[in-house]
Parts: sequence; structure tokens; C-alpha cells
Amino acid sequence: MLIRLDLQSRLPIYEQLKDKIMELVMLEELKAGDQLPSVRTFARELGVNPNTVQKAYQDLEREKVIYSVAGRGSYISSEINLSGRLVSGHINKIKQAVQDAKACGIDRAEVLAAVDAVYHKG
Amino acid sequence: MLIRLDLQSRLPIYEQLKDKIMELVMLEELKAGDQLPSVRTFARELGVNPNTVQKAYQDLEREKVIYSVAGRGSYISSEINLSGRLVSGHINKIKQAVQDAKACGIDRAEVLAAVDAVYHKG
DNA sequence: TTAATTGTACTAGATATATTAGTACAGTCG
DNA sequence: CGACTGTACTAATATATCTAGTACAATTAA
Repeated sequence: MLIRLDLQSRLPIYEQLKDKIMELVMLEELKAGDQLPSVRTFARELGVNPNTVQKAYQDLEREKVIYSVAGRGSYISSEINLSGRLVSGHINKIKQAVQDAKACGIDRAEVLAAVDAVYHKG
Repeated sequence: MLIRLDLQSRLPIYEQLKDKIMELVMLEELKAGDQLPSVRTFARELGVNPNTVQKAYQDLEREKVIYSVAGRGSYISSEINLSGRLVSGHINKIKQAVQDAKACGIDRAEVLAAVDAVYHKG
């Protein structure tokens, strides 16, 4: 799994890891039933402590994104609608950012230009 | 000054304070030459430590948003184009959020709908 | 001049969170 | 059995944030 973490970020590593996994699920690079690396393997791969990976897995399991079986491993969950929740999360972040911008007097056109800049080039 | 801080936020208090002041400048509720509350007064008003306000003021001065004179007080700077920088800051935040959303497969239409939701209602 | 206020610069301690390190135990599988 | 898995701990460390307190020079007004 090709995942890059920013160890300097204000966002905790386990949060970044959660986000990355969620993203891979959304992109269908990880599908229901797919096995995730073991906490120890993944930690070695990422250069962090196993506990950090474990924390990410624990959170994701509580959020029903993955499920874990002792002795077997951790797998992408199939039951729930992941995309719905993830989409709304991202949409909410966008709304918050737009809200702040609007509060500062930035007009709609400028925001739309920014959106298109992302969708056309980046 | 009516400023509300979220003491539980992951964002440091001094960062929140900086953002709020920047916002007031943008909205022209604070104009060039206006005096800010003293670090001690402001701290009392906000219910935080004077050092926290000082840190915000220090940062803002380094960023040329305000200037301070020992014995007199702190004032909104007039020299530079504040709006330009602030706008680009907000636009960048929006771009980042949109970038993440796009990476998760959220399409342009959905993002535009979110933007309009803010500009029409909120 | 004097007193009060201002910004500034420190040090020290408290607190919270994230991360690392290490151990231990039980379940699974070949 | 042996090697792997997840899980659950405890402890230590690092870092950032915030608080608390002191001190000093500049400014202003009485």
C-alpha cells in the first residue's frame, strides 16, 4: 500500500492514516473483504509504532469501516454505506471553508473559480 | 470586541485569535490605525492568559498585519494589502478541501452544490 | 515628576496529546 | 508446535499549548 504520511503535520499520524485508508476505500483501491496489512507489518512499512496503526484500526472499526479478527487480520467492511458518510464529511469541510471565506467578504465567483481550478488542472 | 473562542478546538487559541482579528480587518470592522485592546485587557476579556494574546499579537506583527509601540499599544497596520493575502489564505483552504474531495471521487457538481448552499442560505 | 498603562522578554510549571517502547495474552492457521 | 494475528495494557518520552509570574523600558496623563 502506497501511503505517505506527513510526520510534521498538526494532524496526528493515526488521523492521517485513517483518512488515507478511507480514501483508498472510496477510490475502490480497497474493496469490501480486502485484507489490510497487520498492525506490525504496516507500522514497519510506514516507519511508525505499531500502536499508532492499532489506534487507526481501532477507530476505523468503531466507525464500522473495517473489522478485525484476532489471529486472522483486519478487513474492509462490506455492510455499511461508506461512501455516503465519507462524502458528507468532505462536503462539510468544504462548506466550512467556504463559510469562512464568505465571512471575510470573498464573493461567490472567486470561490467557484477556485473549485474549477482544482477540477480542471489539479 | 466580540470574539468567541473555542477552547476545545484542536486549533490553538492564539491561532483562533489571529484568524478572528484578520476577519475583522477584512470586514472593515477594524480599519488601519484602529487600536487593539492591550494584551492584558484583551486577555481578561477573553478569559485567557496575557501571554496567549501576546503571541497572537507577535505573530500578527511579524506578518505586518498590526504594529505595536511599547507604552502606547497595538494598532492595525495600514501599509500593506491585507485583503490580498487573507483572500488567498481562504482560497487555499477551499482548494485543499476540494482537492481532498476530488481525490475521493466526489464530482464537481456536488462541490458546486455545497458552495451554493453556503451562498444562498448560510 | 509621578503613577498608571503599554509592549516586550524572560523563566518556570502545568497540561494535554501523540508517539514510542515494551510486555502479555488469546485466537488462527499451516 | 510455531509463527502469525489482534488486543490490551503500562510506562516513558516528546512536543505544543497554555498558564503564572516577574521584570524592564517606553508612553501617557495627572
